[in-house]
Order: sequence, then C-alpha cells, then structure tokens
Amino acid sequence: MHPDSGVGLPTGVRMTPQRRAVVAAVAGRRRRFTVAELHQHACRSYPGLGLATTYRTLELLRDAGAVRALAGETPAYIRCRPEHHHHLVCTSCGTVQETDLCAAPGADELKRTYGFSPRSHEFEVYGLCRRCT
Amino acid sequence: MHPDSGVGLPTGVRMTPQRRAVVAAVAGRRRRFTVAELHQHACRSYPGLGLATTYRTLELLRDAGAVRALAGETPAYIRCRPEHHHHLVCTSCGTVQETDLCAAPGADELKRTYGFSPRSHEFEVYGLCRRCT
DNA sequence: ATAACTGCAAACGGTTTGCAAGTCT
DNA sequence: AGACTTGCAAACCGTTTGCAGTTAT
Repeated sequence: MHPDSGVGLPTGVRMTPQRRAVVAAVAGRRRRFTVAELHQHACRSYPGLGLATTYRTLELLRDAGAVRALAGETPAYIRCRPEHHHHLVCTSCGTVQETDLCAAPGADELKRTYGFSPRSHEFEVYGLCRRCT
Repeated sequence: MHPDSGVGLPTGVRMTPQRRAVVAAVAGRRRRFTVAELHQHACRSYPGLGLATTYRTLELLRDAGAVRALAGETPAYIRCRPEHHHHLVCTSCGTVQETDLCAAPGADELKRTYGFSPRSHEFEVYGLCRRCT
C-alpha cells in the first residue's frame, strides 16, 4: 500500500513535496497566521515554493476543515480540527484556543421569535489569553 | 443653532450633500449591501458622487456604529444600531435581522476554564428567514 | 500515458491614498 | 484664511488565473 494513500486525500488529489511543506508549516503554527507568513515558513523546507501553490494548498486544507479563516479581521488563518467549535483569539499575542463552549441561541428559539431557521453560525471571542492578561 | 449641529457629528466633521446622499442610501437599505451597490444608490440622489467619497463616508458611519461589516463573507455591510447585538443573515434573500440573543459564554466561565479574559466577540447566524423557509 | 501539479507573471476586485480644486465657516 | 471635503486616477494588497513545463500515479 502506498504511504500516502488512505490519509484522507480526496481521490485525484496528489501528495507532493510542495504540499508536504505547506502542510508541515500549518502544523507548526500555533497562532493566527497570514498566507504570506505561512509561505515564508514553508519556503524553509521547500525553497522556491510558489505563493500560488501555497494558496492552492491552503484551499485544500480549508475544504478539509484543517484550517479556518478568521472572521472580521485582516485576512488570517488558523489551523484547527474539522468539528464544530469556536475560537478564543488573543488580541495581544495572536494565540488562538479552540473551545466547545457555545451558547448559540437554539434553533427553536430563533424560529419562534424571528421565524428564522439557522443553518450555521460564526463565533469568535477576542480578548487576552492567560499569559497576556 | 445650526441645523446640523448636535446631531452627533464629531467636531470638525461637516455635513455635505454627498454625505447626505450616502447616509440616505444606507438608511434605505434593509439588506446586506456591497459598497458598489450603496454607491449606485447614492448616485441617484447625487449623480457624480465619487466612489472614494462613498468609502470615506462609510468609514465615518462604521466609526459611529451605524453600519457594520459582515464577517466571514464577501465584503458587505449592513446598517444597524450602535448597541451590542448580533445578526441573523438570510443566505437566500440577504435580509438581515438584528437580535439581542447572544451566544457569548460568560466571562467568568472563560476565565475559569481557559484563563481567557474576553473583551469582545463576533457572532452571526446564517440560515433562512421566515419568507425564504 | 495522462491527469494532476507547479512556478511564473499577468490579471483581478476591493479598498486606500495623493493631490489639486472646491467649499464651508 | 484655514480646515475640511471632493473627484480623479494611480497605487496597493491579497488573491486568483492562464499557461507552458514538470511530476506523481
């Protein structure tokens, strides 16, 4: 069996050294990062990596739920797990913590009060992490 | 007393026909709108209005809390009241409703569980409004 | 063999900015 | 006079795309 098969790559999608470099760079980031930053990091393990390739790989990761765009701010990403969750973003050091806490108004309540049928929501908390407090 | 004084304009900021046109256009929008759309509408009451002026006026309105950028999607705005609130965005017709219902986990809980001190948060619900359901 | 991927450079779309002219106070 | 505002066009920035050449399967 081929080493890269079965790791969840959609069929037709190939693993290349460039993508490995981007994926590794994402895995190493603990904080919010811009595409330019990610590209720089990935270039260390794969010099000459194209910016467009970084964008294209990031798109794959986004589709896979391994990375998420941060709402409301200058374009930035964070790596994360694919399940439903939200983020605690430190405005001082950029650290992002995931949390399951979510008191989203219930579908029934929204329906009753506003006639609104919720499908999804975006939620991010900004503040100071433990170390920056 | 001058008619435009006391309406909340920061000192040094002047009310002009161009700004009036933009403000009126904003007031007329019940849905999410792009800057280009707003500009088109404002141009009806003030032909020749510059796009840059629309952007500059929108910035004032944003600072005043009369308008808010919508998170997570293609750049769009909604007019709204300045107090703390969130939005129910219909993905079908673009209608936006404001709601006081808030999903924010309590500051004490975040502090206790994550050592995180929340300062602000972004929250938007996407789904279908009454008429589109 | 062939479908997928890459780097490059050009194109893009939204937004901002510098500037000279105009306007309000 | 002096501060503020405007329209225009150019500049900007992050992102996407077309393409000819390369590579994984």
